Amino acid sequence: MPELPEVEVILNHLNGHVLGGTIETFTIHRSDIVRTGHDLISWLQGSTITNIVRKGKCLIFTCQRSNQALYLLSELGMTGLWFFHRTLASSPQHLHCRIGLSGAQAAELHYWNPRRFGRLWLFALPELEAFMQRRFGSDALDIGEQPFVQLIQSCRGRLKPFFLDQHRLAGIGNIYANEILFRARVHPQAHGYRLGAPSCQRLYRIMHMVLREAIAAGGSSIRDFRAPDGSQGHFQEVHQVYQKAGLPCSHGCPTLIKRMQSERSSFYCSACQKKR
DNA sequence: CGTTGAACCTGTTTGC
DNA sequence: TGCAAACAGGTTCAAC
Repeated sequence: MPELPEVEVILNHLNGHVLGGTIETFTIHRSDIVRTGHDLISWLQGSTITNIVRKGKCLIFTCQRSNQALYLLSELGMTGLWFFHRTLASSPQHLHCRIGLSGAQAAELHYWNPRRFGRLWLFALPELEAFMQRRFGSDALDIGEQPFVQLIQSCRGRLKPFFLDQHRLAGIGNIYANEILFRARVHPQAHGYRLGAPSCQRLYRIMHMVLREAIAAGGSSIRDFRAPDGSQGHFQEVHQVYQKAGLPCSHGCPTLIKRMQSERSSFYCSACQKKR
């Protein structure tokens, strides 16, 4: 679910409402929602959230107490969200964690996740760094044009799986991979190493444009994405291919958008998107 | 190395 | 109407 733009939208809300707050209580309603660091929960209570960052689709809270810090990492998976009030969640039985706060605009923060593909992790710095290094490549918004071009040209497989692989480029998921490839007019099964530098640069510019526009629109509320205050995103209103199978291609050609079952449902225009 | 499919979960939509 | 199958924003692992 939440891909880079949605997580960035969540981050913006958290920065305005929980940054600087002190964790008074940290309550887990389902113990398996915390993957590692159960023994750190008591330390966390009384610590202050001094920084929140996004890396790929993850959020990392720095929790500080005197001059020591621990890190709370949230993975949202397909259906995870953070809410400022429990009443904003559509199903109360899937509220798995509650953080009671003081000294911040929000008095509480709830982790909601029906399918539980995402988890929470509590780390000291070395474990956090090892985790990040093991799991993530460069963030899709941070990477520069030259490193991106090199990454694409070193990709021997198809571009769709490349964009979904967080180890190579972190943040893009199925919605944005489809939208970026369509707008760049590159076929999901095109091979990265066969693209010339101009195509790679175009892909880079379009990737950043799509991600920035999606963030500005509040993300894509396809199913149940909501920001922490319950507000919806609007980028789904300008999706051009995702879930548009059978509809005319929006580039103005007479072709209908196709859907390919493999590689997590690829939506594309067989006329506009070329394999090379 | 790249690709495919299954597994982990619950809820909603689709089709017979 | 009712039930079963298919499908959904993600990630990991095994097998080929």
